[in-house]
Amino acid sequence: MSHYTEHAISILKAQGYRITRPRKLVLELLDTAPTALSAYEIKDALDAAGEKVDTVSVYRILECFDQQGLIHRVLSSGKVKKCLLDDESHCQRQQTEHCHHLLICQQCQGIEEVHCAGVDALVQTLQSQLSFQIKAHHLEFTGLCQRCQTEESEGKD
Amino acid sequence: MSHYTEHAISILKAQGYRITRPRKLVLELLDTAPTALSAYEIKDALDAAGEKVDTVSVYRILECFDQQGLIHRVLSSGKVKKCLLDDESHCQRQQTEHCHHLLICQQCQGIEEVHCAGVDALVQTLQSQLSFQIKAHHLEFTGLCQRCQTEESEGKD
DNA sequence: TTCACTGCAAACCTTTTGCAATTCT
DNA sequence: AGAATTGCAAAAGGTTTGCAGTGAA
Repeated sequence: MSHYTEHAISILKAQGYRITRPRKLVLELLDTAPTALSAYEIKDALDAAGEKVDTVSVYRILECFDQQGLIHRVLSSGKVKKCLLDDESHCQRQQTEHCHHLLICQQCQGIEEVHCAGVDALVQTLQSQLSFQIKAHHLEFTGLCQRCQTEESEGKD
Repeated sequence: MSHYTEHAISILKAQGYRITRPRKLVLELLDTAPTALSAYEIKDALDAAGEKVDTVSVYRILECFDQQGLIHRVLSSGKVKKCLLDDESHCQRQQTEHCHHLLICQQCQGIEEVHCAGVDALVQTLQSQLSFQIKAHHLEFTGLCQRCQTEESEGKD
């Protein structure tokens, strides 16, 4: 069992959630998914793997995972991706603000998570200039991942 | 007719679009709307004003406006808001990147647009550290607008 | 007059709700 | 055993598609 799945399970247990078969299946799928997935895509992927999980359950499971900070929700698509769980800082981040800086490849839909240091300073500066009280921010970059850049410059077919 | 509506119409005309009654109605509604609106909300608002416009048409109109950079799409809700049309820079912005920094009040759902200077520098710095090629970014802040802050500290009912 | 655009009907996809059956602990 | 969770059925909500009719240029 991967670190992600293992850690997610320990968080769920600590919060009093039950570790059910569908929850484990979704965790394992999210762990290996290279891109973000919608509830439907998760259902289909599990079906394809011969595992029957109802779509409604997927929705409810994702809601639970979201609340526990185990997944990201990509704003631009509504799909979800596993959140890199950083043992020490996970709980604090969850309380103040979830890590929300995503690189989304417009070609292959792959998603990388970045911890972009300057953002906090930027938010503070901006906050000092505004009467609006900032509580959270969401930052998403779209563009081309390394692989798709090289493919674009090579394969002109 | 407001500056926004006027300017939007001139852009549409320049692109060869027809200035129809439904398009004008949607423009005028967006111009005065204090918050972002969904296609359904636009339809309902027009109905309430005694103007019949089909929901399907609203969808198609918004798609057109979006392509022409006349509106913002709020990622976190999918709703749309008029984009401040800045005469000189509108065309360039549209080509490179649309202004996408929004302050969203979680209480009243009001939306303000900010031109947050530091972001461009931040993006450049980030770009220099990544192999990912950034083409656009979306930045949304959630929190409390000035009005809702004071209401929260006063009215404890 | 002509073609873009709208309105209507219907289909489609996504998400939510209620309740009985299941299954973790 | 007991409560949380799932699966099923059904409804509700949002968005898209095709086509005939309308109206802006």
